Amino acid sequence: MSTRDKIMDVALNMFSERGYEAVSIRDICSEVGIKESTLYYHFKNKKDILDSLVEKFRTHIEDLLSHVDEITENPAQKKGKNADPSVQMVDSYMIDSYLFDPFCNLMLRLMMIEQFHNEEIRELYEKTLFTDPYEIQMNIIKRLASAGVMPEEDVEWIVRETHSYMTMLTFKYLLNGDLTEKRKKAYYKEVHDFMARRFKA
Amino acid sequence: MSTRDKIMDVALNMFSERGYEAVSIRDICSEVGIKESTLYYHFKNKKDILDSLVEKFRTHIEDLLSHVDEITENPAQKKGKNADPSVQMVDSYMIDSYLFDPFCNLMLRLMMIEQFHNEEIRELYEKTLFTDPYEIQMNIIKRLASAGVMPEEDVEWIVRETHSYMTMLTFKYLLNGDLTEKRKKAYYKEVHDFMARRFKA
Amino acid sequence: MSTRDKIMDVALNMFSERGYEAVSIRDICSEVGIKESTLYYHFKNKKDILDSLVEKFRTHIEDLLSHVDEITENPAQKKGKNADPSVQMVDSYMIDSYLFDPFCNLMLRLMMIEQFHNEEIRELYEKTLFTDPYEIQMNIIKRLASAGVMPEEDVEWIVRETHSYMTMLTFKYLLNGDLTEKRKKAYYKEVHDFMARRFKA
Amino acid sequence: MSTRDKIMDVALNMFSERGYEAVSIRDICSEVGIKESTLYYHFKNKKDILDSLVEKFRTHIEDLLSHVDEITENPAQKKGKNADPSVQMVDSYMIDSYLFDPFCNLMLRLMMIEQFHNEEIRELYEKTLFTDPYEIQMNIIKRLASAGVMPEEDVEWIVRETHSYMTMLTFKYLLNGDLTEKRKKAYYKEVHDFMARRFKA
DNA sequence: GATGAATGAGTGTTCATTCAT
DNA sequence: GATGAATGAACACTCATTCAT
Repeated sequence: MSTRDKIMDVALNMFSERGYEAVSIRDICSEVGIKESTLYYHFKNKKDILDSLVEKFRTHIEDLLSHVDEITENPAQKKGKNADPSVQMVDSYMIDSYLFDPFCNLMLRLMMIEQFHNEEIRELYEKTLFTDPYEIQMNIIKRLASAGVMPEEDVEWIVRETHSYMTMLTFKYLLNGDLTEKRKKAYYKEVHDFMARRFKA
Repeated sequence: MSTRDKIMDVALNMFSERGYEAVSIRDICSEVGIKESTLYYHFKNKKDILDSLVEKFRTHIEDLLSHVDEITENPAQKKGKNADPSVQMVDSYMIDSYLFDPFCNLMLRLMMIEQFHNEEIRELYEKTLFTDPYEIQMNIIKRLASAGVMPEEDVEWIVRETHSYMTMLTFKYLLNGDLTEKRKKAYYKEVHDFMARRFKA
Repeated sequence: MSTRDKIMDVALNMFSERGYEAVSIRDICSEVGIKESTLYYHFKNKKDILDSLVEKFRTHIEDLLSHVDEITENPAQKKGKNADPSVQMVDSYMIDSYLFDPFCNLMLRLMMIEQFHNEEIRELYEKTLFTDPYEIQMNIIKRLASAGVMPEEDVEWIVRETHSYMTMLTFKYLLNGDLTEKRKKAYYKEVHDFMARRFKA
Repeated sequence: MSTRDKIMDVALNMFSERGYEAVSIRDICSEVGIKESTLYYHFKNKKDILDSLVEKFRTHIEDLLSHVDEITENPAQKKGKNADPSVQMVDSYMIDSYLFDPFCNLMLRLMMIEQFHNEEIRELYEKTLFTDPYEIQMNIIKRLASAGVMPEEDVEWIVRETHSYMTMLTFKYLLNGDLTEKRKKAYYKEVHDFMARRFKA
């Protein structure tokens, strides 16, 4: 990993735990193993590290968002397991590549902390945790409905319920304390219980 | 308001926006209108301000929790409007005296920020936002069920759905950006839409 | 002397020798014998020290300028030595209380250094070394002329010659290297030689 | 222009405005358009830039000083306009090739700033602005006197007056703020007024 | 109850310089 | 000739805290 990448990695870990302001350049550098002056060769100032992280996250989620379409397109054509709405729903959350992904998870924590005094981050936070997921679910369920797998009239409330349940679980298990295997498993279990009840019954 | 109270008030406002570490004694004192040395007459050190806030919050919610029982006891005996399960549910959330209450709302924000590196606060955060509300709902709905207002077998999932919906709304509207009248209204609307659908239909 | 005054004193000595930018807060504090943080109790930042010096100088020269009038008023009424135009001219320069005065002399040096990149200081520098002295001489010589001690028609050129000579001497002896007794004496001698030739012959 | 020359040029411009210490290698390099490490290919260290500038200036004024003799030799043999003492005096100051010359003017400013804490520069400053010009005038006027254009007995005071007037004008117009066309013109006018009065009347 | 004055440790950042490429 | 990457020392300034008054 390049020095620049190492700095961003260490900075994100620290920022997401203690907040941007509470982490000092000295903290980052001593963890990375460089002198403070070296950091300023790679970043113009402390804010630039944060901005670079946000920028990287933006690019990253744009990538993910373009992938989610591939997953959820043409549900009717899919055979077997994938046709199962509950499986599609779970897949659409990209749990492993998004919520469990260390970079994304830490960015969510960082945004959770910083959103209260940084409007740019607040908007990204709202979009990432509320707006985008809701929209994605809406698309999927509409497709499932038009494919006849689901009754058309319930679409809105199904989306709302699913979205609220998944959101609550994210805050409860994935954005609360360290992201341990235990918490991941508890999250997974609750997701599957919910999906089983909601889409199979 | 006493100087001590003013300090706690100002500190909470600042801590909940920028985080404990990012706020300096200077910031607090210049806002309160006292010299830094004066603060140390009222508080042992910076940490003591935070601890006092947490302590005040603990006492405050214990108070609220004891009240909630009065609200939710003996639903069957109540007449008219209060017997409506949806009204009882909404009441039980103590929206005005808890989620909308400036002190409580700011404390929730502060805990949201600090929970990632302070286990004591994390536990209080989890209890306050996830464990306690779930339990309260469970009690209420069980009472409603045993009073025959609701079928016994659905109790668990009704609680889960309600709790997840209310939790999501709290994060989306009340712990996101400033607590404006606009956000409060949007929150209220969504709460009533949900209750209407869930308990009246 | 108060800590604040000591800081200003030391700062002026250093600024006037090495220039504002080249002097560090550390330099000043170690000479004064205080910690850097203490300096910031007395001054809001480094620039504030410079501004305070400039302000003090402004007040100081306004004081001096009001005194010069007393010296030069009503030359005709004065008897004996003071009626001698050359003595009046020399007096009017307030050599001991201005050019030789440590505070003023160091301020002139400081302004000489800083004028090239600080328009506020440049204006004060121009006023102090060129505009004001010229005007003062003009007033005195006009009074001497109207008192009949001097022919009216030569007034302008007498002022110009005197002013240019005195200015040159100031730069040559008083704003060049350390202000040693040797340089002061050389300056004095040249002043008196000039006055003797100009006003006695 | 070679990179080395560009560096010296930029450095002189910056040094003469803000002082040697206040200008950073970074400042110079970013203006020149090279990386800091590149500068060290051309100069041993920061001090070396200053030394090179001083050395270049020394060579330059030696050149000028040898030229001045050609201008002022054998005044009696010259015919027409050049025989006019006032014209010779003005010429001898080499206004365009020295005082108005960008390199020399900026070097004088730099020396004015640095002389207070650098004895080598102080000596050069004194020689350049006081000693040499006085000597040159003395030579010229002595020649004019021995050629019978001027009475022998006044020589010393004519030189002193001329030198002081020209010196004062230099500080007032050419070493004060930016060297604008306006200031150049004001300087020129005053020079000619003085010469007209001193040597033509 | 409150403050003026001080401090040691720490903040983010810039400095001139080096050296392998 | 020029650069990318690094560094130790210094920079101006802020931190939480103390203590005599």
